Amino acid sequence: MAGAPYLGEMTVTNSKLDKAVEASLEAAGQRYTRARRAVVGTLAGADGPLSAGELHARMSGSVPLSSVYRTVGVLEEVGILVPHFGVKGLTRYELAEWISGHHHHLVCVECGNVDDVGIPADLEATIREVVGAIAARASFDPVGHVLEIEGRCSRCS
Amino acid sequence: MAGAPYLGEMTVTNSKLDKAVEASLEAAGQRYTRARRAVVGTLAGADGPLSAGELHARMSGSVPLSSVYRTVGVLEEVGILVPHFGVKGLTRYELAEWISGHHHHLVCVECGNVDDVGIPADLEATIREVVGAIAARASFDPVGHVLEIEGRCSRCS
DNA sequence: CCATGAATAGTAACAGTTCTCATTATCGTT
DNA sequence: AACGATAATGAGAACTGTTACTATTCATGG
Repeated sequence: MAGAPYLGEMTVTNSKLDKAVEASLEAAGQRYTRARRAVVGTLAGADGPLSAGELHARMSGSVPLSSVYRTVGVLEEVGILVPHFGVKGLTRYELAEWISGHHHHLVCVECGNVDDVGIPADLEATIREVVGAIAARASFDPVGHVLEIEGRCSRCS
Repeated sequence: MAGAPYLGEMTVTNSKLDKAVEASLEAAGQRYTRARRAVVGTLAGADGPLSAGELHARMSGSVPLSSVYRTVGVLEEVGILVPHFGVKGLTRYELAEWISGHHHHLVCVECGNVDDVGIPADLEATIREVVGAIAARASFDPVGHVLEIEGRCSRCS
């Protein structure tokens, strides 16, 4: 779980990840199969969102591409994965925040890579306040927020 | 310009929009043609980012789809448009912030619509502080930020 | 008004994603 | 443990948003 650094707010530990996922799938009448375990495990070991193609590659082709697509689809429906739409129409997935912990993204404008970053509770509280204030003005009922920081990563600057 | 409500920070007024765009194109040795005027005008009148297909439709097919793609491409290169990557691999474009003013997005999780929202300077300053603090911890050199508020819009709640 | 080069329109090619369906694996029952 | 019912998989075809190509049209400078 390289997910979010700086956190004490990790919601589900790695050893319990399987249990949590299995429970979610079971609640939806779905099975926790080999392909699904592989996808979840790969995402748990990643340090940012991955696309279907990237997942396929990281699993060295052990799960066919079409199955990866189907798998991320059901995992998303069940609430285990969350899609993240990136450059050039690439859809990347990552573990939902109730599993991986709430975090934000550092998007490198040079190399396009996306890294997760967890932030301290006080900064997070500030963001939540701002989001609430904005939403209230727009008669918008907020359920979440995404903060992406664009810039140059340490490798590119 | 339905772009960003609540702002006093509008950078370029509607009447001067053409001048600004023309100058940018000229500086890059590009012409401000009919198709390009149509795309800029349509985006200026929109209340959120539009995809190539949506632009094509809003201009009632007066500009062929392939031309829309080419046009948004050059307008992006010249710095007039900014891409916004959304659901299902759709790339939507909107006027760059130096033209439309800095703003954020209200993303409706029900209908998928994206609306622009401008925010007061004090809230914006708060966000910038938070972004700076996060980036500093991650040795990341920030050049911008995107805050998306997810929730239910007034029509869907 | 003509010549030169840019911009366009239409079509073909592409890549990521979704769909289809025959095959295989899984679970509950006997 | 074997069976039957049902879900999940694998391989490829099909679909959709996007890009590339090329002949034609348009705009600008001489």
